[in-house]
Amino acid sequence: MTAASAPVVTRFAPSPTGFLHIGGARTALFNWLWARHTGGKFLLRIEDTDRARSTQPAIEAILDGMRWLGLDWDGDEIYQFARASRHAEVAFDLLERGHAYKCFATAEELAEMREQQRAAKLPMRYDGRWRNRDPKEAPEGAPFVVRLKAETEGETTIRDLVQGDVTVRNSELDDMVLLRSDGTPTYMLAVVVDDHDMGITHVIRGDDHLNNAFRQLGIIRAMNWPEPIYGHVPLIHGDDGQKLSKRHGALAVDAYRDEMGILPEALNNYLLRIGWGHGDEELIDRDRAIEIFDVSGIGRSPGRTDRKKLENVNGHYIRAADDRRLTDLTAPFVAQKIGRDMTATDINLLHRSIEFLKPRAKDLLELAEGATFLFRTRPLDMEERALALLEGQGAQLLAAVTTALSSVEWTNEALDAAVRGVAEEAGVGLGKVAQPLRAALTGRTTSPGIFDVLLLLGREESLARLSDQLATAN
RNA sequence: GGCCCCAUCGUCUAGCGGUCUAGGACGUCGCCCUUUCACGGCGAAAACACGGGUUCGAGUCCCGUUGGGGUCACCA
Repeated sequence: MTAASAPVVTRFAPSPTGFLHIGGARTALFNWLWARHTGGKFLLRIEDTDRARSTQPAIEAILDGMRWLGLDWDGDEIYQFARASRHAEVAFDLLERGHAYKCFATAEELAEMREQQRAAKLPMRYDGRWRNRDPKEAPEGAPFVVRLKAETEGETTIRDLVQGDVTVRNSELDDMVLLRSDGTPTYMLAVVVDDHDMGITHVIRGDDHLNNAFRQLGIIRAMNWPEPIYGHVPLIHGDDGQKLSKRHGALAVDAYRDEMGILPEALNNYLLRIGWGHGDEELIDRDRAIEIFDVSGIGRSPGRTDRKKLENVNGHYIRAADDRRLTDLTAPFVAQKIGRDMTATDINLLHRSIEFLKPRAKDLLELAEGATFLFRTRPLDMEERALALLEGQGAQLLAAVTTALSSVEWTNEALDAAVRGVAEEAGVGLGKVAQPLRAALTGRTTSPGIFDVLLLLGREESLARLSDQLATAN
């Protein structure tokens, strides 16, 4: 059976040397979508063969990020390091069958070789000095690496789902290391063996791996294994046009969640739309994405991150989100802002206010910020601009509206009638009354509709806040 | 530097030879709605990098130039 007709099996294979960043998340998303679209499987493999740089916190951050984004993988995640003996087995098999050889060149020797190549402006490649040499020429017990005896003639073409046909002359490729001198496998060997053993049919990854694909194909062919279908997707670049890296700031997926208040569905939608489009569709939820996603539709030029676009998309998903869920997600942010824990009563109030708050927020932090006035203790800290609204006529109108409100039933209709009545009597527009009222009630110049605020706060608290301001005004 | 990839509004993109006086979205700027801020609605400015071909006809195909990116480890 050829790979093309077999059920699709994709994988995401991050190395736990750092946190899950949005570039990786996007690659994972593409793999996940393709598997779900085709009804295949999506596997997760942790490439932890670099023992020095791999860390447990990084592994947890990756798993956590994947779960948050809802990119569920089939079966248990696979740890590459645990398979080292299998990798070595393949290396020795290659060695036995003459597709690989032992290289006794020392690190210093190779560094010197590269130095000379650089000086002579030659391409820097391993020169094959042990390729045809008898291992017996090496000093007794000398350490060695195992190198692939790569094809030197002809060329290799990759039929890439994203990049199209890409051809490279085999003379451009050198004999890469398969097994290090300490017997551990290199990445090149490990990916190929694992992808094969895991039955991966589609290797969808960043295009920084495109060049590797040619060399990996060398191993695959030497082993006579079926070739996977490749899809090398362009990386996301920062605003400077360069490959994303630490210095580009907020990149870790958990920062989007914890520090920016982004919803996972928003991040997914946003990430999907970088480098991929489907007509004029912009808001594409998970189900729709699974329905219409196609790897071959991914563009070949790198995209850039756009904070404003993300915020816009996030705003859409916040408005669409369930109030209960939003309440739970926002509560911690509110607690942080007001400097105390949220009580059950607070949570309840927050829940009731969400529907009025959410059209005004593009992220959870804004949502929380918009809610803080509900939980501040009296007397309120007043914003300068709010204070300004309480001067002169504002103070008079506030006094009038306070009087009117104190004798009225606390319902939307009655409140509305009372406030409008004050405006009418004073011969001013509703805004003239509503603004000082808002300022006194919230300490701010912006808030949800004034009647909603009155209702949310309740009669007692509202009146108390009003008299606080009347007192200071005098 | 060698090799590879890329090139439509500021950004993400639609466009797969004629329907393009190039469409959508974000952002920007107006206007409307309006008790503030948002939301929503309407409208505007804004792009086919350049030069050659091929063709009756090119944003769409080919070549080159320029620009950008990726990659060249006993890292992944």
